[in-house]
Amino acid sequence: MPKVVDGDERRIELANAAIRVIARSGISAATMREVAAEAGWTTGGLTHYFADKRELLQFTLAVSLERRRAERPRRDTLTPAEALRHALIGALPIDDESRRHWIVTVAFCAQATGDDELAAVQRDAYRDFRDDMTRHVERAGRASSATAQRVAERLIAATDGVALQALFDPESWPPERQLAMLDTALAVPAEDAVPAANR
Amino acid sequence: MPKVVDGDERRIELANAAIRVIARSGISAATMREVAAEAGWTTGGLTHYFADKRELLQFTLAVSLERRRAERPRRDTLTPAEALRHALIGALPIDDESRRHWIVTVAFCAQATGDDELAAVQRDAYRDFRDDMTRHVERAGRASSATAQRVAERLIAATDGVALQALFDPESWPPERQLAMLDTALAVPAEDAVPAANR
Amino acid sequence: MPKVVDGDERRIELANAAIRVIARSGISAATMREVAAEAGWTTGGLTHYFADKRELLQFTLAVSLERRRAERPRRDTLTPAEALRHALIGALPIDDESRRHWIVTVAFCAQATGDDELAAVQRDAYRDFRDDMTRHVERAGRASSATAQRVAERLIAATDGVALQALFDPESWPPERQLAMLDTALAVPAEDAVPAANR
Amino acid sequence: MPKVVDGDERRIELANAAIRVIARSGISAATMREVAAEAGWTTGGLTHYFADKRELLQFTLAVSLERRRAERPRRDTLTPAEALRHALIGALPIDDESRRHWIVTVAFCAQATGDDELAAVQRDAYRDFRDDMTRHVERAGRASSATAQRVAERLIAATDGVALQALFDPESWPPERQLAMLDTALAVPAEDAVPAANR
DNA sequence: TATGAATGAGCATTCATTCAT
DNA sequence: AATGAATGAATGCTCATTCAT
Repeated sequence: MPKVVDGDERRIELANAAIRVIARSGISAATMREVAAEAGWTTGGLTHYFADKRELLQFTLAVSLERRRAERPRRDTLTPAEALRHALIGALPIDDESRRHWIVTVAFCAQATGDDELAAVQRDAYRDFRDDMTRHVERAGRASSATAQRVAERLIAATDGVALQALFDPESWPPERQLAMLDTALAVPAEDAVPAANR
Repeated sequence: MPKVVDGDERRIELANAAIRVIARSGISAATMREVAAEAGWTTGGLTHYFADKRELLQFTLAVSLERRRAERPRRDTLTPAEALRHALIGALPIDDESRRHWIVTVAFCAQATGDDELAAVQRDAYRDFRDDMTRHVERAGRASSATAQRVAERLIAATDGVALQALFDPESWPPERQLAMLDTALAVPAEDAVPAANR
Repeated sequence: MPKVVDGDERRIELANAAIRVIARSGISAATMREVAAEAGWTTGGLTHYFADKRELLQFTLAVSLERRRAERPRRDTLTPAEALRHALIGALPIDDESRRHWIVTVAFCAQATGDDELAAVQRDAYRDFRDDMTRHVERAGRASSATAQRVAERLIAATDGVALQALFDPESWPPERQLAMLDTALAVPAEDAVPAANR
Repeated sequence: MPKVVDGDERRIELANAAIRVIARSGISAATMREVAAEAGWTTGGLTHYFADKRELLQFTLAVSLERRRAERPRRDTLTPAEALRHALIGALPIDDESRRHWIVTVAFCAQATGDDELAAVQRDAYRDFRDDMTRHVERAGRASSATAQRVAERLIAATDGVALQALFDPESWPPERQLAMLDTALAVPAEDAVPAANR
């Protein structure tokens, strides 16, 4: 009997190694050699789990995105308003884990230029995230179902915009400031409530 | 930031070729060969103007950033409110030029992971942009000098956040929607805004 | 030449898989993986029957040659002239089986360049074939024992020469043309042939 | 001014290196590294002249075939009968050069299994050779134009068949024996002259 | 100044082989 | 006996870089 290996587990293990390399040195440093070494493997070993580099990168992106999605159930026990805020906080680079996620996201966003398949995966993940946020907005009673998506998009924009600034200039954007900005965005009365004159 | 002086013209020409290549096929496709070919040159020719590839990329980033800065004087003839809005519009990927700028910006943001010098250039450019926006916010009377920077950051976040979503999902974000979101952000009254009558 | 004994059956099974792969895609495609897959095995399994790839190839050549030899007993019931003709026909690529044999033979002839052991096996097989043909020539009364080998070599040349042309240009050499050429070669009276009346 | 290099000359130089490697160690040994080393080059240098390995091999085959064709003009000054014999001698592995050509030919014949383009080139070269031989047969008055091709094919077969045996068993086939066999083949009266009863 | 030939390190990938199970 | 995971040395190829011209 050969050693029984859980293929998916190894794939995830390797994808995590790739994520660490990308977060540390950029996606151009994520060579097969480097990823294998990071995982404590030899190059040839990767081919058991990934046909080629593109497959490794694609799976790595999928793992990175899935890890974000996995946070969602944790919001089930929160109040709608708390859940909304928690979901937005998850999109801010306020700790190593979320910071790494953002670096990886930007890396793949850059990589997607000229790789339609990668771009499609990212677009779908964005839409899924947007729809989830829309749900939270609705549940929190911040907007009617008619305008919930627009409100969600506005909150995503406020959050992603802060995240991007924090990526460019981490020193200026300690976690507290990011959270403060998030709360400012949440403090803005829901669109539906804004007087018609101001729209 | 590079100054356009005699002799630098060739460097700018090459940097523009690099920008086109990056926007078209990603930064990994921006090889010396490809950039030289895009510019109608031979590889060897590059070495007269750039010591190595890093220098080419660094200069390319500088040119890309400078091109944005060059738009600022055009705002001098506008009213403060118009100037503010124009500055923010400039940060939205609503046409080929600004779209290309965003792709290049994200590409360099990814490249900056593991390249501190590149990261520093981007951070400084961000701060310069933020300060310029702060000035516009102040002039437009949207905030006191004490809170202007925070308001500027909020507007930048709203804009960059929309831009990022538009990059991930261009189909969902035609120019009109982006502009609508920008105007929504501008419609939100700043906490300590100067009364509308004074605007 | 391998003897088919119990336990060798697996080796022959694998060699036949190798023959199919070589005939289909060339000897460079005959990797351990590919041969194992063709036989419905796993790579590791090969090592129980072949120490390494060279051994597999060497055995494959032996099997290929042995399969030709195995046709000889079928000629025992024929008249000497028929047996001679049958032996020569066996060397023409006129059906899938013989065509495959030629492709494999040429593949190993190419492989033998730089592999003396392989070359020796092929040389011995050639000599064995030549001697068998010489016997047929003698029995058919086409030459005295003194000149039989030379006649056999001439007939082998005529046949192999047609076979090679048929390999280069199958369209120009349908089975009928090959057989016609063979019969032309057989129609040439040997210098010292026994009179036709005695055949 | 860069060093002016005759591209075709270099390509031929490299193809000759490839021919030497193939003749010495087989086509599987004709790696880019090995061919480059044989030519006294580095690997990267090959890419200036050949897009990839297939192009190198294809060009190498073309050079090998062309070298044979280049011998034809030398037959212009010979009598038709001498020219015919000379053309056939050219197809026998009686010296290092022609021996090398045969090894390379067989190598490419093996390589052509699974490479239709290579196979097509070889088929065309064969047809060209056959047509040239047909012309020689006609001029030598050995057959009417109606049967010349068949006679040429018979002579090619006799020659190639000897060549193949000489490749399998060089010791048994010194140049003298090969030439003797060729003359035996030429001694056979032309097909047109063979009595109808023997056909 | 400008060329493009030439270099050689590095890349993704393939492969024969080994070995714990 | 048989598996297939794992190895690491090739391989074809790309690339930044150098340099004679």
